[in-house]
Amino acid sequence: MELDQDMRQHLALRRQRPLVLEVRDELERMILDGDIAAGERINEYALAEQLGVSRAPVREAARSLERDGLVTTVANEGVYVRKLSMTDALQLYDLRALLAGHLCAIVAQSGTPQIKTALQADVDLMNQMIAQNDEPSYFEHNLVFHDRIADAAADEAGRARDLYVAMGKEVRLMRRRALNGLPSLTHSNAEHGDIVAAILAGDVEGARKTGAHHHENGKKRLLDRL
Amino acid sequence: MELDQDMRQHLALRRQRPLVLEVRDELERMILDGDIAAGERINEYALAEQLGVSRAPVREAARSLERDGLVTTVANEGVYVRKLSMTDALQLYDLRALLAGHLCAIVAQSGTPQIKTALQADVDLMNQMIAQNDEPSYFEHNLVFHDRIADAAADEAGRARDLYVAMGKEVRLMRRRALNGLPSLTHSNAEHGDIVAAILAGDVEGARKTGAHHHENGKKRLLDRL
DNA sequence: CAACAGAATATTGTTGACAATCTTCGATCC
DNA sequence: GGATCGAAGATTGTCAACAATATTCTGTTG
Repeated sequence: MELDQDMRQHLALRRQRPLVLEVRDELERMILDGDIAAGERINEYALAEQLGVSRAPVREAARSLERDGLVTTVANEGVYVRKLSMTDALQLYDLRALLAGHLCAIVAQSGTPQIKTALQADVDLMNQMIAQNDEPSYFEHNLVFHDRIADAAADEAGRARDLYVAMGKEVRLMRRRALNGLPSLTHSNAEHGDIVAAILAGDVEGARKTGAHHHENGKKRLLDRL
Repeated sequence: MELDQDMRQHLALRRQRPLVLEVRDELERMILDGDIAAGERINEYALAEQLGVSRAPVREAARSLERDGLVTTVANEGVYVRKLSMTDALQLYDLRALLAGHLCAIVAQSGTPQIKTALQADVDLMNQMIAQNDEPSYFEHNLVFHDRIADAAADEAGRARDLYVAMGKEVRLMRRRALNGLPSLTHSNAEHGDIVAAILAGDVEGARKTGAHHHENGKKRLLDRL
């Protein structure tokens, strides 16, 4: 009998996790946390030693991360933590904005009432956080908000969601702390409000537009810093 | 398993290239050509033997292809040629159409005159091919046309171009021959004409719209076949 | 001192072997 | 006959050693 692939994967979760997945997660964390600087070479042997595994899982993990754009490989030389050029970064923001608009449009078209009320609640909550001058909480809940939209669209655009999330990690390679400041937060959450308003109204193209526009702020901040 | 002599020679001549890249290309070809059916499991040992290499490069190649969506891996069980569900396929068409629109918009905004005349020439040439009832040539040049647009946008959206191309391969996993027929070709090339017209006019949003619309035909054909 | 060649070292590329896990298949029991 | 269990085989997971290549060091030469 032939099992469905999804079923196979589900069953696999019970089994012990292969080392390559552990290594992949840890290496990804190291890169995103900046433990290894952008442009720096990753020493297979040293990393394997550090993690207490052999080089084979390390190499496979690197191969996996390569497709996510987190590392680049040079033959006979090694794998490097990817160093985003300015143009790469700007293009990344554009593309991610495009995907975000797509996701917002989908939620506007077929989001459940539960999702919609949750999104409105998110915006309200973030407004409270701004009023209380609680920037860390805002920053954190901002991620929750965007994840909620992405997850809500996952049924109809799973691949787009995955790409959106992966590119969120890629953006972090820039490793430039964006200290927003309160006025910026207010502006940001106003845009969140616009997105939610369009979604609640079922305004597909409006949601696409506001969703994309909101994500272009990162690009603007980057350009301002030039 | 016996290895083809040409294949051995091919691998030997290109030894400066890491084996994983050779294996990756060959495995990708096998999948796209349907040598290995969708949903089928890939036997690491057998494939390694067939290619005259050890299993490590094969495993790395599979890990690489995994991120492209061509294979899926189940722990302790193996890697399978990805089998696209109908919903996956439909979503893929949507997302690829979105990217195509993005690329067309970029060319409309900043394509060089050389590119624009070349695109117009492509459409004219394809019209001739239709008139001559030469469907194979049309099919081939159709790819040239779309590649030209994608490449023209690569400077400003390299990542988007790469994704567009990769998803083109993913779509082929459906492995359903779309026998177009002449009327369909005429219609298809009329849409090409619309895209080029918008690009020549510098109509960014028009190019986005016609570019995306053209790519939704694959989705329509898929739905018609249900 | 700079430039260069070549040895020494470090690192990646590849392999074959062994361990862990899954699948198959037959024996046993009800 | 069908279900269950376990041994045997097949396949993946991991490792350590070796080969190929790149990098660094060092001494020599001009």
